[in-house]
Amino acid sequence: MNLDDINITKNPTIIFMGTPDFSVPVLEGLIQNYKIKAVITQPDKPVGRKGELRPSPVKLVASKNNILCLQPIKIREALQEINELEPDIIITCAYGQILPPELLLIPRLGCINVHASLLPKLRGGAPIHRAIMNGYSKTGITIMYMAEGMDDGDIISQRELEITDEDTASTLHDKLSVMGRELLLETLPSILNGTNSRVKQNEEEATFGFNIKREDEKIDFSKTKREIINQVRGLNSFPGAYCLFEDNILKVWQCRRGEGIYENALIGEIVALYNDGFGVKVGNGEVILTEIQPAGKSKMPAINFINGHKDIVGKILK
RNA sequence: CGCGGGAUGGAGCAGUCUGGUAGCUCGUUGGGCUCAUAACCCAAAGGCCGUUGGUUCAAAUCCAGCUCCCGCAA
Repeated sequence: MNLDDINITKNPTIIFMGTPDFSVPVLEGLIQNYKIKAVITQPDKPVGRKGELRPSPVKLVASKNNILCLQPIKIREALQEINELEPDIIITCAYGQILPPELLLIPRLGCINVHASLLPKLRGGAPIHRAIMNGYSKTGITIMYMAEGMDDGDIISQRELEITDEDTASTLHDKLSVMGRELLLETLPSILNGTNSRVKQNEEEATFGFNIKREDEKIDFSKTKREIINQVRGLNSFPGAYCLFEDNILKVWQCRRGEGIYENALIGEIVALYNDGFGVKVGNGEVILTEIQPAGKSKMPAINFINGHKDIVGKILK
């Protein structure tokens, strides 16, 4: 793709909607190749213990590039303003609000979305985390038209990405974010000149990857090694999986499979020490926790925790 | 003023209630043992106990203020 091709399709009026870090590479890719009329992102929100207002990552990029930035609390409040901008196309990527039907009708070329899964798999707000937590061996990026339902619009293009055993939600996030940018930039010209493909989703194959809830972060040690390991890496580096150690939260950031059986041990019992962590009895054997974080403390290698806590063998994690 | 935990050699912790020699498990350095080692043995270095002030003959420890880190909640 080069600049000549882009000019052939005129200079479209583009509005970008997105919020978190995932959206940033996509937006930056667009900025480098197109003129962005406006950016819409979620309002600044209080963050952390001090409740300081913090702008979204997308807003920071918009500011840096002197692009008009709207932050309606409810997207409906901005409908008229969006209409007056007369967008040819609206491109969304992890915006964080459902778009009302009226908005979908505004742009001449429609609203398209960059979604971090191979739709119709993993519709919803946490497709990256869920892909790993569900134990998938691959996921990907889908460029699609937005419809009224949750991520159920027609598919324009897709690209697969293999999930390795070393991947965490964090590494997968970064890979998919870049892939989203690439696939969008490759697909966009065909959308702008009307030559793109458009395939309906197979509803029967649809699955969902809903936002992570607190209960999704709690480790159930009666599950299998693989399930627990997938949960831990699927929630790393945010928000993290946790369990309870002596009634206090103990976050588990990294773990690996153990070979022990420990038939007589209780579920969640700390059964052994290793030179990189400690083994915990789980449903079908042993998982070795290697990086943890006690409540009130920073992340630490499990071996450090062991140094300061003698006699943990035999204690129960819940 | 949302709730709570924490700050002690490089790391993780104990000691604080009941003021009075700075301790544990590691790591580091040197030496030993060993075919060898992440194992074992011996030895050493390394701390004004977050900061400021107060009480006291004496403060890591009691009192007050401040700074920073973190878990939860939003």
